[in-house]
Amino acid sequence: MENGKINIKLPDGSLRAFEKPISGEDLALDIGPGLAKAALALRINGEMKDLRTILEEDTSVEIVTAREEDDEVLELLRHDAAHVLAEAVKELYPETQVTIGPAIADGFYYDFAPVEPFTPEDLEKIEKRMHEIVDRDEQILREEWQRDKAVEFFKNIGEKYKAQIIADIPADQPIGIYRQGDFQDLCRGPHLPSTKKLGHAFKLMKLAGAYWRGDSKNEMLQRVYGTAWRSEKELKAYLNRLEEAERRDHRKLGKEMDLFHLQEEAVGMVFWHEKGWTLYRTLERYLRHKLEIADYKEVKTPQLVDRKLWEASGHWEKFGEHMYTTESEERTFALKPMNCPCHVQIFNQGITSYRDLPYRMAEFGSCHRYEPSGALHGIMRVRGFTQDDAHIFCTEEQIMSETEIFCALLLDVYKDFGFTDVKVKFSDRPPVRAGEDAIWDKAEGALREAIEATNIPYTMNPGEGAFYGPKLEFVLTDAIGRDWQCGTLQVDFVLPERLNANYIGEDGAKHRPVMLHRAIFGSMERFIGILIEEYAGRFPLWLAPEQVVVATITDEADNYAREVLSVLKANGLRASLDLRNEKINYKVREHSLAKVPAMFVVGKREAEERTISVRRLGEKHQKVLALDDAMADLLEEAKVPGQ
RNA sequence: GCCGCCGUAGCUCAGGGGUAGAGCACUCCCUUGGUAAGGGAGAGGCCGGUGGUUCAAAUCCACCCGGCGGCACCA
Repeated sequence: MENGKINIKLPDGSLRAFEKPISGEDLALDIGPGLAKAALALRINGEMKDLRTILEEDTSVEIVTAREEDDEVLELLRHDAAHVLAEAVKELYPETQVTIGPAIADGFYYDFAPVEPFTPEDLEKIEKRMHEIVDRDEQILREEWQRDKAVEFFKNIGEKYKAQIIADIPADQPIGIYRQGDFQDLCRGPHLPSTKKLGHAFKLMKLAGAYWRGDSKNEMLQRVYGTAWRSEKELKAYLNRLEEAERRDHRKLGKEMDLFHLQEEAVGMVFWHEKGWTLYRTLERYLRHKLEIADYKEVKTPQLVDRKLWEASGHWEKFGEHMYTTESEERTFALKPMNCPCHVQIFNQGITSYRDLPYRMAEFGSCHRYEPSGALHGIMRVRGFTQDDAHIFCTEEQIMSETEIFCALLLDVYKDFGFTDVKVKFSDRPPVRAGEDAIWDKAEGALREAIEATNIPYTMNPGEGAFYGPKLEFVLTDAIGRDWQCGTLQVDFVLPERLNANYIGEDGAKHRPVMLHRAIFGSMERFIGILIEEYAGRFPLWLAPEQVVVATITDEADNYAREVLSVLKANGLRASLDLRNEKINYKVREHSLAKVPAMFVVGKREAEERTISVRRLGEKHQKVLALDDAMADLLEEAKVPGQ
């Protein structure tokens, strides 16, 4: 390397030499004025940096522009949007304290401690000011401060929260401070070179409360959510996506399709209507069949159980506040919030030999939990629900193979509903837990080894395990992008100990079984909610509560229609008759809106020829088929997966 | 549970101190029409609940209940 020279390698492989040092800005300018104008940041050896970064050594550099599809660019824009938001708030409401403002999926937020809470009208004002700040084209400059100086500075300008955040950083670490206009914020960066580069493809979305440092013991801050994109077009597409998601909302569709309802007199409990219950039973029947094949034994346990059992299991101590109780015969009973202690009771009644293990005990267990009011959400998070629960009693040696068998079963089931990219999270020991650390080491080790053996990709979810053991969570996403834990597998060495479960081993001695708690749907209610949103109410034929409507064009076809209906029913299809004195247009519209997958339209012609005009949901045209053929097609399609 | 917003007919929503409104659905009548709304008439309300202010409250205020969006929680 020559003295005073620096070689920069560009993504196309070309090398450029400069007098050193050179800033990224000048590098971009040297390549071309167009690029310099579009430049947002640098990627030095693959790492995102400020555009103004001074290059001192030979390296490879990429100029990052908004044209890039990479998510990193979006993160950069969104992070800047958060800073512009904070600047706008400080200008409009100088007494407001700022805290943190990260980029998140689809947007960003910033948490403020305002003197007066913001109103929706304030949000409009703030957004308007943000656009002005962008137009001002303020330079965004990075400085490095010494920590104590930074703490002092933010204390002096009345930013207590900021000072606290900085005070928690080690003293010897330099503090990155970004300055734009009169606003400065602690930040690791990188950031855009100026506010103008943010562009105008952003929008403030909603106000919400959020606890300082995510702890409900702390004061509540006010969070402003926004979204930001590379272009107006992307922003519009996102807003359209949200509207589309709203149309899929299971609460809306549940009402429209007459599946279920919720009401004040039974908060968090579902009133299943005939159609919703038909769907429910279809799912239950499907899963029961799968479980039978997988050698599960189905049981049923009591709803009301003496608190003594919950005390013994440890649930009373941890969740007593969230259990519904009732008094009778001078005893306190709890509506069961889960099934495991009851299953151990059955185990203890006589499953005594190692020859019985693994023993897979299943129950569609109706459970009640007094969930915090703010947690309730449609039928996804309720107070009365049914788990497709099972407990596998096994030996330590069997954990691995049982985990593999279960994961295969779960993925097989999920595949039948089109869920192929399931998020898997590994949640390890929580801060408050039952059982010795040695047991946790064993349980976590066994589960980790088992999940590794399945080759299913997973992410760590530290500290989020159940109080009695680590768990795998199988997470599905609803229409709005919210994650819901559905399937789960939990390794438990604690409960068998507490409830004194034993079996006699090959050696003739007493041993403690391990319990694997597992569910595939998680809760019937939640899974149905997810399915409604996944299919936008247009269920595949095998799931649709109403599979076929036979609709007449004229009452001259009534008798034939009745005959068709009886054939459909005789073949086990869920069908109904529409003989109303309405035009066929009207009937087609109504049953289409009700999302009935198939309509058998019959008029005079069909009655004479013994045919069916088949109209499928979502299709403009219909097919005229012989009754037998129409029936055969439908029966083929209505087959339950795996049966 | 916490912060903010909301609650009017079965549903979707307008109104906003002085006799409660629309569309759809519902009931009845006419219409027998060939693939996404044929026409007419009728019925339907403790304006979430309780208290207060007022000559007068669906409307303003307070509290409660419920819903929505987040946060916290999720055995």
